[in-house]
Amino acid sequence: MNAAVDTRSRIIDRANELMMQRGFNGFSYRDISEPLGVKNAAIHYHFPNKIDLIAALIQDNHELLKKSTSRFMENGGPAREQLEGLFAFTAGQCKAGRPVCVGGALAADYDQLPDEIQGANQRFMNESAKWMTRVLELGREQGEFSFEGDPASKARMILAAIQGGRQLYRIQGEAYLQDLFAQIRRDLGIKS
Amino acid sequence: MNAAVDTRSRIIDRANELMMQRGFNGFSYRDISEPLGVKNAAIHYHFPNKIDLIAALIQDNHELLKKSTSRFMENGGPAREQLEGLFAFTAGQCKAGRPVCVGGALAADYDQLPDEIQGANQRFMNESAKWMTRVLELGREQGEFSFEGDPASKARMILAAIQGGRQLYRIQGEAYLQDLFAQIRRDLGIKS
DNA sequence: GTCTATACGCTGATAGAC
DNA sequence: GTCTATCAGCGTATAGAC
Repeated sequence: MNAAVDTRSRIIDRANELMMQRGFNGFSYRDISEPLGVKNAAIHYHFPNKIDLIAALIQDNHELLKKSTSRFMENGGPAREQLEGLFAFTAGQCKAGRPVCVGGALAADYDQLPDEIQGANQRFMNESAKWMTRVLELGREQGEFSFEGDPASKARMILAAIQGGRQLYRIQGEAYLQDLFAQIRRDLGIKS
Repeated sequence: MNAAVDTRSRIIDRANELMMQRGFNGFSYRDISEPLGVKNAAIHYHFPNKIDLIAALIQDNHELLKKSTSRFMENGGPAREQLEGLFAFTAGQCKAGRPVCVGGALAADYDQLPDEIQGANQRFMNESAKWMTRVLELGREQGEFSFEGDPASKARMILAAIQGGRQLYRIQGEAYLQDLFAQIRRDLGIKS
């Protein structure tokens, strides 16, 4: 069973990477099985079809997000630190060859996907927005951030920019991303 | 020859639509030929392979952008009006079933594409950024906009947000997009 | 310019042995 | 759990008739 669990998670990892690099239609079972040294059938054993694989992958991402934000949600650390954490995470993902996030990678194929996946994706987005909103509220209360308008609205704006930034990273490169982060800081009244 | 020109441009139009909806790997020749009432071979006649088709499509987009911004570049109309024009254009594209722009649609497949296409795409992006920067500079000079930092940096931020917004439109819907525009206005010190 | 006919690799998927 | 063997279907692309 140990070997199986390992294979399963390695499949998800590789699929995750491919998904973010190329999108739903941009990779095949071969792209997963070959580098892992297993056969296509092994993938089908763990995930009957491609949709199942993607669903598991989203679930995985969702849990990662939950885990990495729960500490803050509970303890309420410094907002600035949280924001920088998101920037670092994003830059790290890009450099690791994951220039788009799950939502972005799925966006192009969104209406071809079954309802369950659309729903999971939506929940993922909503939770991200909720988290970001909370960070902004806290930052404002603590006097770390200053900005115009509703925190929720501002949160969506920042997430959209990061979403776009991740996409443009591949075309424009690392400097573009850092410049984007700098501008977000400036828009939040952070002196750097 | 008239019929040919017509078929050619109809192919580009349809391909453009599909490209933005589903990305490079998300559509096939059949998706183009069938609704147009022609055969796959007709497409191959006008564009020897898929890359040629995409190249033509980017060229087309590039020229559309040039045409729609040149008036402003020359005459220098009100910046606010230009910004609203971009918002309206974006919303219109989304509603017409084109939730992502060429660059975004290509982003997922970017490093699989030949250099010529990567280059064309890059030029497209750069020209957009140049235009947006010009709008912001003018708006600031005219006292219509107020914001922190370098206009070029702010321009990239706004374009990234719109890029992300177009992508998220499909998941979040029209209201999300309008909310994003409102926040951009707010960040530019526009009272509405 | 557009068609018919055809090639052929790759894709996701299944059945059954081990 | 993972393998081998095999499948039908779709994908892009080409050749040659009209």
